[in-house]
Amino acid sequence: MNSPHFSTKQRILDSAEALFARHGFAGASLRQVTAAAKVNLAAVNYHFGSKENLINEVFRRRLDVLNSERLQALSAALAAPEVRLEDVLAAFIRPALAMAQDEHGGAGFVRVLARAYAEHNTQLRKFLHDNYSPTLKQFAAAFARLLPHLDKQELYWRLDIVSGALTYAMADFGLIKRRGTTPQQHQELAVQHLIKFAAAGLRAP
Amino acid sequence: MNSPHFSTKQRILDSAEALFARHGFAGASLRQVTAAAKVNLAAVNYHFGSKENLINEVFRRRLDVLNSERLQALSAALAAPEVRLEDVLAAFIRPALAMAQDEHGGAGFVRVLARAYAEHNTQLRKFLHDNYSPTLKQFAAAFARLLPHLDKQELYWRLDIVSGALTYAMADFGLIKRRGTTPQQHQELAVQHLIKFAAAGLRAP
DNA sequence: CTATCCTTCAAACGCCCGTTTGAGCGCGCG
DNA sequence: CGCGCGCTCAAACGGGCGTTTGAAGGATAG
Repeated sequence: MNSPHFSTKQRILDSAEALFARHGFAGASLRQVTAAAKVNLAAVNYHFGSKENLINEVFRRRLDVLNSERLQALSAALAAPEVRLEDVLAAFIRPALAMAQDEHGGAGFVRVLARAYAEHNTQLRKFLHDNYSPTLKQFAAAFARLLPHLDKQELYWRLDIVSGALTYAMADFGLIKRRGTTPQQHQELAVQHLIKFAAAGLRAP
Repeated sequence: MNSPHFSTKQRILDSAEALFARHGFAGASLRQVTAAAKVNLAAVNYHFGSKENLINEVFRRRLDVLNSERLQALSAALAAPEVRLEDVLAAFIRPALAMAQDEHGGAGFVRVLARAYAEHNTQLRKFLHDNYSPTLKQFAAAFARLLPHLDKQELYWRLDIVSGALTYAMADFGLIKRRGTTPQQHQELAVQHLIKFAAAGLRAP
């Protein structure tokens, strides 16, 4: 990571993501970030203007990718001859967990995301809402068609629960010990268990 | 809150909990904490020794209460003539959500808890594990008896998912808009939806 | 009343923070 | 060629940080 042939901006973003994940936005200093990125301290303010702006860029870089991967997977699921609930759930869950396990810092980003939720930072929440809401709406519409027995309120409650379990799994908060499994195997197990559990929960009368 | 007839220690704990929730452990300074608590700056180091120790005490104060409430509710559920899955789930879920909505700062504590999870602070995670694990084991045993079709691995995966959804609900991360409902009504709805969803997910083949 | 102990206080300690500055560098365009 | 521009650099700025100090307060026990 941070090998010298990457640009200064990218090295800063990578280091910032990792250090924000480990120590929080306030806990990770620009001096730590620039030292890890092997760039000059002033480079942050030169390229990003401020620490606050750097934080926003750390988010933006990842969220665009996640949204497009999810929507692409959703399209594929909806294009199948028979639309299965499990496939729509997979379109929602798998890209998120894949990013969480991604070798290039994705794991760190997810913790940054969880941390952003934990802070009640209004501006950041609005940013996240603005970026997630359209995607969530498309999924909600697909789920609504597959689960006609649920009214809108009921559906949103259940999708909220699914999001919660997913977020928790992404951040690897869980207590499950992964003995003798690779991270990839662990991720695939998490995907399968989440889909099975969520499908049953969503189908409940 | 922080009315002058409470002790200095208690006022510091209350203010620290609220400010840690809002700004993080690193983001909330002892000067902010002591100003909010209307005590002298040096009182923190006098009563708690260090900021690190103050953080630990913020946790300890709440976790003991939560654990005992959960175990008491579990005992009651297991003492009933017919042990129902939904009742055991309620014993796990309701005390947690009740604390999250508790008027005296509990909401803040839950965000502190979520934040502690987001940080991969090894020492803090160990502390939380040591304090939660015995309770979780008792619940796992109860669930195992009610769900004989699940092997141990499968059960732990599913309880992990339930914990995730519950944590998310506790921190009020959700996107559900609470129009025209009191926090108490919202909490009761969350409890009911979580129980229904989790029961279906746990019973899935 | 005095002595003791617990608590509070203002002030100061050295340290690290985010940001700014202005000089220096090197590449590519006119 | 040489000039300009994008970028990097070391250094410094004021300010907030966690912690320590030693004196002052105030209740209680002898």
